[in-house]
Amino acid sequence: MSGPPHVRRPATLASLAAELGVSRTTVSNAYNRPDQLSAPLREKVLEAARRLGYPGPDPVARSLRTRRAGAVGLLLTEALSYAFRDPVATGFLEGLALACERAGQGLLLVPVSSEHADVAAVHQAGVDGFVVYSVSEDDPHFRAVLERPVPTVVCDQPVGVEGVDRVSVDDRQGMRALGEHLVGLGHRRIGVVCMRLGTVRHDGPAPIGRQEESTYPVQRERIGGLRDAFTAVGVDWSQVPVVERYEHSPEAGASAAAELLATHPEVTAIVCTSDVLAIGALQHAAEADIDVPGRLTVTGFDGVPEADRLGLTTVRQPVRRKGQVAGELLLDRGERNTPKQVVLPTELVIAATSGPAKRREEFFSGW
Amino acid sequence: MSGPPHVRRPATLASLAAELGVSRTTVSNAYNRPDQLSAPLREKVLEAARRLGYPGPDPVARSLRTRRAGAVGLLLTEALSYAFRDPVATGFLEGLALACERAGQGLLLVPVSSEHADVAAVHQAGVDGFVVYSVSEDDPHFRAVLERPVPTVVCDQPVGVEGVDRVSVDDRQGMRALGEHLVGLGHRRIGVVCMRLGTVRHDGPAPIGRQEESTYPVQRERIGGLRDAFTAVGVDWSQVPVVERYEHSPEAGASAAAELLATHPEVTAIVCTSDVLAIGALQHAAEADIDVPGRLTVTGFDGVPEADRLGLTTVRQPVRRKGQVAGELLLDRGERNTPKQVVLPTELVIAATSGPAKRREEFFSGW
DNA sequence: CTGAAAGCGCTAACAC
DNA sequence: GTGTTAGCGCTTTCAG
Repeated sequence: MSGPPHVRRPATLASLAAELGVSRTTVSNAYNRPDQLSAPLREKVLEAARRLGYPGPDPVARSLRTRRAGAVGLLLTEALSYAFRDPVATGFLEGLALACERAGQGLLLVPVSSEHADVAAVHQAGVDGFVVYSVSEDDPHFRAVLERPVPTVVCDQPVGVEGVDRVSVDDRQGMRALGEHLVGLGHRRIGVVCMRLGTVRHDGPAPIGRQEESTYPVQRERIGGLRDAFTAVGVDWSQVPVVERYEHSPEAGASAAAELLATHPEVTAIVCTSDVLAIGALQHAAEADIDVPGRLTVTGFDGVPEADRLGLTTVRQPVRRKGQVAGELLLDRGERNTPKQVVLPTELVIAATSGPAKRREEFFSGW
Repeated sequence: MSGPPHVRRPATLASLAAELGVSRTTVSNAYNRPDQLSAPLREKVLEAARRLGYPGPDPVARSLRTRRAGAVGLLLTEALSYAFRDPVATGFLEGLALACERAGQGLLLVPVSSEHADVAAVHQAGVDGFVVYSVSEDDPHFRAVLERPVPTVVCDQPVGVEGVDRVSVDDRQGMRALGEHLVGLGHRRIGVVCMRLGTVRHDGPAPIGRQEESTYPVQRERIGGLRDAFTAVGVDWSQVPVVERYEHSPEAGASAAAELLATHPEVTAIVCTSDVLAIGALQHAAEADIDVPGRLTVTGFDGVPEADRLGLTTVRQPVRRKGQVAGELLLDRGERNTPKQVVLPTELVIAATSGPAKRREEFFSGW
């Protein structure tokens, strides 16, 4: 939108007041405090407004005066094209939007292209608070958000920023439960497919050191939980192949699964750190004519709708609730000034893609 | 956070200027017109700002002054919970968000609960324009949008509102092409699963009159296109069963397919007016152990990613592009004052769920 | 390159 | 119930 934005503003509160021969307060009250003036007068004002094409008090001017924008800002650093394609992100958005809607607040998507460090957009946003969705700690946009004198709540990432609220799930515990399920089935030779472990592109095997040093807490914890479960039964984690993908898409999951099976044909289960990747792994299995779960077990994490439809064994996290809680944390804060941390529970969903590898149990009963 | 969250604004442009003993103009220029003052002075200002915790010019005050909000409002009437769950809507959003991002504009989701006719939110939105996504013509929120003195662009619906831009696809033509494909395969006894045809809840058969009078242009046109194709080969459309569902979800699609097959076991193809419904129909077929496409052909519309993965025969519409065009229409309008209509093309995608029913061809060759 | 002046359109005390 | 008085924090001619 170039040039003069609103070509001509038909009328202002002041001009309306002049036209009617009443004070500006009266007109303002007609809109904002109907109980402060007689019904007939109010009707007269509104009628005149209609007649003159006055669209009601200018929202920006009102915001300036009342010191509230009536909107919360959402900072998504990852390219938008990704955010809207990722079912976990859209679930989160849904919950957040719901919370905003209930509170009558708008939700402003702050335009940040991860390329230009165009922090200006953050400064430009007329909002009463920010929700930050899974952003890296040293992101300049995030920095800019912290500078703004408004409350902020973080989802998942970054962790440990002092003074801000945070909502997350217990990724480690969730994945540990899944790991225990696999252990129980008798799986010992497993492979892992995970997403981005560092900021620079890397596709391929991720040795144990890389896993531990990942700057992505969510991935780190999910892998860690799995490791907990398998280490507990004597599996040497350094021998467990982990394949990393920079992109987070079914295609990436499929190619990672293919890579994993090519280099480690002995694995009986592929554990993916997300459903999106697992969906790809399943697709690969179908194409390669590998029986799931007969020959191969495939699992995910998140519990997205499509995973449900496919009968994927996974760990469900309450994504929508996460968004809602984030919104509530921001909107319902009283005069609280101590930051709050909310950790939501996960739920193991055992469905159709995990099975076999029972030999281990026979082994056990032979003890 | 670097200090008490919602504490009063630490400093203002004026206080900073006073502190430094320069004029407000100078401080303002330091932020907005770096070329209007010496580099060292600018640095001095910025440094002082850092020191005093001045987060830069207040966005709302600036907006009031410059008469531009730096954001586009999005009106989605359907409950948000739906909008973010529907892959078509999220695709649209993705494109729109992308266009906004490129233009450095925010995207404000206007909080409208379809229940309360709480038009206030529309008046409250500090935006330079609105995008309206598939909303009914008499929606009060939409009315409110039109009252605002800012440009508006509509996607799909409502049609024929004078003075506003609109972007859509040729639904009729797309569906006709699909219909012709089915006709070519030899299908003559088909059934249709469609979504909401009216504003009041209705689940069940939709007779021909209801189809024609639907207030949802998209549904009307899609059914119409199919009708064109089948009428052309002599099928009596009044005999074609159409099952309507109020909800738009795979579950609804599954139940509609079940209903259709129960009442009309003779159909050889189920044409769904959206992929989401078709996904449900496929699921039903799988559960009922009906061979697709051996015994039954199932088709969709939209070309969403999951449909792709399932090998669904469908009509692809460029959803993302639609959103992008909507954004560009709003953002790139020069001094144009004649409304623009953009109709995007669709593409028939013949995949794995359409087939058999060839007998008809043999019949034909016997002519 | 800098400063003074003039509002953008509105709301909120507080008096009448 | 209604009007008067002050700004909210900033940008922007237009002189110096």
